[in-house]
Amino acid sequence: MTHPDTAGETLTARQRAVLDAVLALMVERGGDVTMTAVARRASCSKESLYKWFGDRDGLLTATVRWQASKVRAGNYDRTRLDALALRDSLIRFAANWLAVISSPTSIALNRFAIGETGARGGNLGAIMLANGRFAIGERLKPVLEAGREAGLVAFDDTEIAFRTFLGLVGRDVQIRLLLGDALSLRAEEIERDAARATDQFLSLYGTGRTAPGRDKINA
Amino acid sequence: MTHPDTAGETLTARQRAVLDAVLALMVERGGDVTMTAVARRASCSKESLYKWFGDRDGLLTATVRWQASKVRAGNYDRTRLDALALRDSLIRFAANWLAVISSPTSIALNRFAIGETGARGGNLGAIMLANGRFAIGERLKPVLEAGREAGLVAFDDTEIAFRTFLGLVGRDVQIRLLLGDALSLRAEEIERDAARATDQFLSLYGTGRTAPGRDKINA
DNA sequence: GCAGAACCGTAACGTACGGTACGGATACGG
DNA sequence: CCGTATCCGTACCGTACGTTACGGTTCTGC
Repeated sequence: MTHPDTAGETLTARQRAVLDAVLALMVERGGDVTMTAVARRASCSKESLYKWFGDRDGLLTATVRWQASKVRAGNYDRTRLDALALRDSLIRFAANWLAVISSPTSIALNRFAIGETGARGGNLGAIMLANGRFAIGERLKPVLEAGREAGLVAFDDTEIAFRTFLGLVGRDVQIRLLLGDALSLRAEEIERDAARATDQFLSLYGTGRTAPGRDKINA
Repeated sequence: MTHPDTAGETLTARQRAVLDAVLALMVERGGDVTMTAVARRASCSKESLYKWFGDRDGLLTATVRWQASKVRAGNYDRTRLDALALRDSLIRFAANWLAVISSPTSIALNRFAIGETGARGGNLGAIMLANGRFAIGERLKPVLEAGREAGLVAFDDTEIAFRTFLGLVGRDVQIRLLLGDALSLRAEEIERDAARATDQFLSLYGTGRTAPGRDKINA
């Protein structure tokens, strides 16, 4: 039984602090998030947790929503779209996304949602998808389509082109991190991977002068 | 405390049947795998479970190893490597891998390993990585390198080329399935995606006549 | 046929945790 | 200063599950 409205955006500062405590516990102690531990960590009583969030499921759902509301980055503007601006937008998007999915918070939250999806028919996975994978699609696809209208890239299906870009950027990073691989992405590696993936994407879908030389897509 | 040796390959038929029961439970009931449920499903006593596998962790580890030992598919031969044979090997590899990662057993097992990686410092994730991601790397990379020696593809770093191929094939499929997205991959879609990803890869890394036309990489 | 081992089914135990109840403390309106 | 509301800390309850123990049954070697 989920609490009626608490998962939305009307959260007091105290409640937001509680959700941050849940996130911290997820990161440092894994899925071992018990109500007692949350109460102790947030210095609040269990009674308050139940009053504010209904039950454990409501607390976790609110936590996922809370984190999702914090990640919303700005849109990528589509004005002055020449080849360089498109490439820059794609690189910035890719670097930002790589930074997000390799952050400890994202890893812990995805692990939690996946484990809960397996254990019960929970909706945490759907929330993660809606605020992660699908939300970024709605933000990037307009950029791709603007690029197509400007004659810089060519594709029939925006969704397919977007998924190809996601694959080139993410590769096997996420699954390896989720399974505990010590794959450390430093800022400079993220920047390099973002540029490589973008140039590979433009090599596949770009028209004429947007496609980079072969040397830029290898390493 | 893990049992000394039971996780290896010296398993009786009875024990293998028990592990298959665990797999079946994981698939149909998610991570809700309790010792009582396993005992009932496998028609054995809990005492036997503890004698054979030590404790719950040993049982789960043995299950992961058991499934891994069943997935080993044949190698892709590197003889008679012309452009068509290389493309065919890559497509067959990609289709097989897509079929594996979208199978209910793989999804359930990865969910379980990821959840356990989050909850404790368990080694299930490492086992999955060693038998999944890294094992297929060791099987496909020789094919890529043979293609390079035959002058069909060009790259500096085999690992980077391999990861690019993985990204083009898998895209966001695995994370979406793990999070519960109802992304159904029928055999014909798998075949089409495998061909598309292979042609995209050859377009990026191929030399001369191996690179397909633009129309083959779009949709 | 028999002793002993292996095993099944089930009962029992201890613990961990979700959820609830309650006493005491603090803040606030009147 | 008093009544009320909110909240903290903690004790408590019921249940689920990992683990152990035990009686009864089947299998195996001699």
